[in-house]
Amino acid sequence: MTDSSLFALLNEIGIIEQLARTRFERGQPDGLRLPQFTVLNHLVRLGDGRGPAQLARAFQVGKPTMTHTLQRLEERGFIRLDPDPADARGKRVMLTEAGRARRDAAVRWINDDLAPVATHLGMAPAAALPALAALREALDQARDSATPG
Amino acid sequence: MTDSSLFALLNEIGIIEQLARTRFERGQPDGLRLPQFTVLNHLVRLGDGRGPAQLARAFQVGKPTMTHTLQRLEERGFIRLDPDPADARGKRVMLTEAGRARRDAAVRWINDDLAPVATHLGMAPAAALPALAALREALDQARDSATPG
DNA sequence: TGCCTTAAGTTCAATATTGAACCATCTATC
DNA sequence: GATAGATGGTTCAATATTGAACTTAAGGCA
Repeated sequence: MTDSSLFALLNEIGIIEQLARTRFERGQPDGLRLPQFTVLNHLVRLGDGRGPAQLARAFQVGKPTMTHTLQRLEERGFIRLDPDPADARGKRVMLTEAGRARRDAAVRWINDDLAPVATHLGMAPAAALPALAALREALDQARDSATPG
Repeated sequence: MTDSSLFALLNEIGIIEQLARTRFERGQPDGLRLPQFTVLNHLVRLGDGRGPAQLARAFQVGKPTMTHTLQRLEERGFIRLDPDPADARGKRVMLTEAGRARRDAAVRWINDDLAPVATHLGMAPAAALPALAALREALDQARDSATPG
């Protein structure tokens, strides 16, 4: 066996991610980057009030990277960083109205941009969604147990 | 409608890509990065002899980025950069035996590492593969036509 | 209380990626 | 042939990401 189908799948995923990322970033008029949008989207969908460290873990990203991304979002007025009343070390990432609006606009842009592709592909993406969700969950579970190189 | 299923799919893809990338890079004993592996894999699968600019286009990456990645691969002895006899400006990226061996080892590592996940998921990934290939192709076709922000 | 370990967040140095600018060479058209 | 425009590849400055180290504060336990 040369390639497992899982390897082939990850291959496709890597290419698609790269295509989608550059497409998204080139399309934003204000230079909103994909990590920034991803954080906004996360806050809208899962709620705000969590701290940077928790977000960093959720996105599998270093704490300094999250600090940086949050600074950019705060500069743009899309989030507030409130002190955590329960923990003097901690901060709470709060979505602002502008942040919610910017996220919604980005989602609209994505849907508009993808509309031709979506009609061309039909229901195939919806059919593939459960498999990918299962894969994502499995990889997420397996985070700690990696094969030694 | 808030999220199209295509948007949801890209969401999953982004998370999976991030998980798979860090998992791969943490697992390599010699610090081989994912872009370096991806280029090696490309050379094995599609053949060598192409130039850096062509590779940069294939990976949707800037020419300087490809120059950098190829420099790393050449330092490691995994590729050679020969002059293009047909074009004095050009170079030809040639895979070495060490490069092929390193790629094969990485593929083996991936398959080993993914084996538990693969058995857990069963045939679902294979079933999702055609849909992703179609999506990849559609995005690739649509590269030039982006929605204005 | 006092001490030790752990977690939150930032700073810092090193590396990666990008867009713009640049030189050398090829190609098309006159 | 000559010249204008396009292409291959690199250098450079700016920004992003990372791991290590550091500061501050919680939490556990004697």
